[in-house]
Amino acid sequence: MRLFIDYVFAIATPPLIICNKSMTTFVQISVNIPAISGVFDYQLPPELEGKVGIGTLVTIPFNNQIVQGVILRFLDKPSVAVTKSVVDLLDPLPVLTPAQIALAERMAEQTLNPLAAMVGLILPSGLSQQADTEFGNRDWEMGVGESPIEFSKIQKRLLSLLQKCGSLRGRQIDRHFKHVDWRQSAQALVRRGILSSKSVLPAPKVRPKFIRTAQLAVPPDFAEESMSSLGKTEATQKRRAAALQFLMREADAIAVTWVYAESGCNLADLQILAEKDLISLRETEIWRDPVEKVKVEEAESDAWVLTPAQEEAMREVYSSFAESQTRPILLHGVTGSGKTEIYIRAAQEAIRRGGQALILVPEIALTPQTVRRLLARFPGQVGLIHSKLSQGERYDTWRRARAGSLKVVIGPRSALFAPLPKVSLIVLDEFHDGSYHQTEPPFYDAVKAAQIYAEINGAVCILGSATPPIDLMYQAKSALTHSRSARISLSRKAGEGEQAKRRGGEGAFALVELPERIAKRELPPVQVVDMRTELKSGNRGIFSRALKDALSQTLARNEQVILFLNRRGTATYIFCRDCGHTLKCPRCETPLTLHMSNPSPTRGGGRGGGLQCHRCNYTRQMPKTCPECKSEKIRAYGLGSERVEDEVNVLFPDARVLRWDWDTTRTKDAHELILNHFTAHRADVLVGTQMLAKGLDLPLVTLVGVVLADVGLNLPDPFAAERVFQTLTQVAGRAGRSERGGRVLLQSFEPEHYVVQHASRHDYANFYVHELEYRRRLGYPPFANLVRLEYRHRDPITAEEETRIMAASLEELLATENRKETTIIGPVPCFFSKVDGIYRWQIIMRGPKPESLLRGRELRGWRVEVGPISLL
DNA sequence: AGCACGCCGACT
DNA sequence: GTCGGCGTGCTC
Repeated sequence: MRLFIDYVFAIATPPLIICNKSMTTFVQISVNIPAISGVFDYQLPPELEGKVGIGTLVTIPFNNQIVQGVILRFLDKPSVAVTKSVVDLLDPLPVLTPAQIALAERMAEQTLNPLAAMVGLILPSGLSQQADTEFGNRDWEMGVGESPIEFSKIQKRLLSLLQKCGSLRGRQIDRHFKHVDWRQSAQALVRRGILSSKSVLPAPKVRPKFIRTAQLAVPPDFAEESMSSLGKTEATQKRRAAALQFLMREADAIAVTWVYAESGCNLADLQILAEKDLISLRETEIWRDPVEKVKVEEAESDAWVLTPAQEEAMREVYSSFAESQTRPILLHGVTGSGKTEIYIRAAQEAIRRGGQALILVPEIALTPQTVRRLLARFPGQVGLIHSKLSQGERYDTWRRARAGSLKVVIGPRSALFAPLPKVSLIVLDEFHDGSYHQTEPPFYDAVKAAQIYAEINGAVCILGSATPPIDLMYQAKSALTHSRSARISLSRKAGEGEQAKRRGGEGAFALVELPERIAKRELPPVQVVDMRTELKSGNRGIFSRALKDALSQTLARNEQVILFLNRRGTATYIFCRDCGHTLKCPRCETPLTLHMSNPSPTRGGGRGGGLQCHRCNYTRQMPKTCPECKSEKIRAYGLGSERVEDEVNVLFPDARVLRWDWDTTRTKDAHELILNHFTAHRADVLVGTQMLAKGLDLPLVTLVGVVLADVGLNLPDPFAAERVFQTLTQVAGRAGRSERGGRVLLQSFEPEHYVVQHASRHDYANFYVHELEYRRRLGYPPFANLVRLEYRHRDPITAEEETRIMAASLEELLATENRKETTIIGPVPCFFSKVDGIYRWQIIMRGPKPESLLRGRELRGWRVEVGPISLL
């Protein structure tokens, strides 16, 4: 019956056909629901005609809900016969620039993410809101217990929650139901008429901030005349006179809170004065500016003398500005070679040309010196973005960028999306850093995105690092060897050149080297300590005798020490304490990992001590003796920074030790606190992990000890060696940054390993050669491109099965398309195969263009990462 | 993401 | 014979 009525209704009211003779305007909209791929066409109601443009944020009906959307373009003709109408405008100004829309589109294409997800990345949080469902109790009379109908556990919890709190939005209920799928239970209750549900769209959380100001509105002598007749009682007269006198002394509009504080008056008094037209009260918009809180040091002189290498770099930068379409500049400069000065001068040039500069840094580098230097050189023109900003500060920084009142924006990878009207320069400092990759969906790489964005804007792009990623260096070097012919072909056959560029700019880099430190400072000498001989001579501690000696000498001289440990989660690997041999998979050269309980249900789990290859699923038992030297001292190894801290405390009870890692920096401002503490020399030893390797300038540090250089080297990941080399090189660069000089001790169980060897000589060039050869041999980037597909499921069998099905279907597709160059690696359990009770399986696709196989394919439930930086 | 439609197993 | 599981597909 119900169905029949609906049917009749549908017939009786046919869809409204919009006749187009009144020139209805149609727009293409990206719907602000991250999972939605594709775009949708709407019509513009007459009242919004002329008020909306490209990039404006609107509300639209979508299905049976109201959601946000961004207008991408105007259309002559919608792609569907029936269009719904835009509801409202949320911000009179565009929230996306045309360049940002182009960026979102190209990123969506490149990363295989939905366009809406990319737009969601660019929209400022706070302004961007997703639709939600609000649930309410329909039947207040009936208690949960006395209900005649059976309820499930979840439903009972849900009902009592709603009874207690009234109506709640889905997002709020989520907080009460951690890891519980309550939505289906709620839906069932809605169907039974027990709960009500309606779709709601929260209003933007952020608003411009206004403060009330007061200003004298008459000449001071006139105010003086009126002074006597301001109030009836003596007290009011006195307050109002004081307020007026204060305002007579101040020429500009003053925040009323100041007037209150100075005169003891209140808003009512000021309103009386305003009524008498003696003063004017106004609402003034203010910017919440995080930069105000940063203490800026004395501005350095612009007249720094550049080294010849820096001069050469600047010549490349200037000539890039002169060209209309430029190649990104790969700035390879050792630590302390003065890269920041290049960034600053490039930014000055960008500003001189009427544009703005985006300067991206790894998050951690936002605390100290680099930022202060930039703030000092561009006073009042810098916008700062970091994770500790309040939503209001973030929003205001975003709006100042949009208004063009900021010339330089500094921040982490997300700062790339600051809506600057004319981006002329994009700098990525330490661009090898992993923080430029977003490692959760939507996956994207800010290094890649920056290149695309620079191309869109015709901006100069500088990628700076002491340890550039192998694949980009390879592209830059091949561009160097082919640059002559490339330029000729570019000018002769512009069409083809353009196509080559579009494909991702292969080889299109300008390489600039800064091989020496400024001020003639040498890179610190690095001593490699063989920990195997330490063990043989009976030292089972974590510090070698050499490091202990160096520590006590340095502490005796009242200088500072950094102890670094590249500890990564479950960084266990199997190696022999006698010969240093590491157990590796016979099929793919990746190190084996110890698993107490094997997560794979198809393998014989249970008997503890199984070794597994996370690449090909090869398994074997833990051997009793070393296969290489038959020693019995073959062990799994793991070590944490807490141990290091304890050990220092035991050995040097008088030394003041600080630990800096993710555990000790949970709280707000912890980074800054610990750093300030250390730079003020209120601690002698700083023990820390990765973050020590990021661009810090600690002049009093004369000794850097790497407790175990091998950690992370033996992870089952083709990028492991590169990551360790980068980290070791960066850490070594922390020593000897002042006239006091410095030294580095590198403890290792594999001192002959090429990573340890090259890092100990600060030898990027030979590491590059070696690593490139390794990549060539095993077919990893830059000689192939990768896509990582991950499937997660609570049930281990489902996770495995789903992954097998996908792998099989991809194999089949490869066979039918006869793509012999592309291979599928897996399915295998991920390195972290079970996290939070969820099982993870993955497939790696490897080939010239593996992502093309997935384009347009339904990937529901899959986490797809194009160009992963780690296969763990 | 929601939500509807649609096709197979456990109940009145 | 129906209720309800969640697989598949659509939203301008």
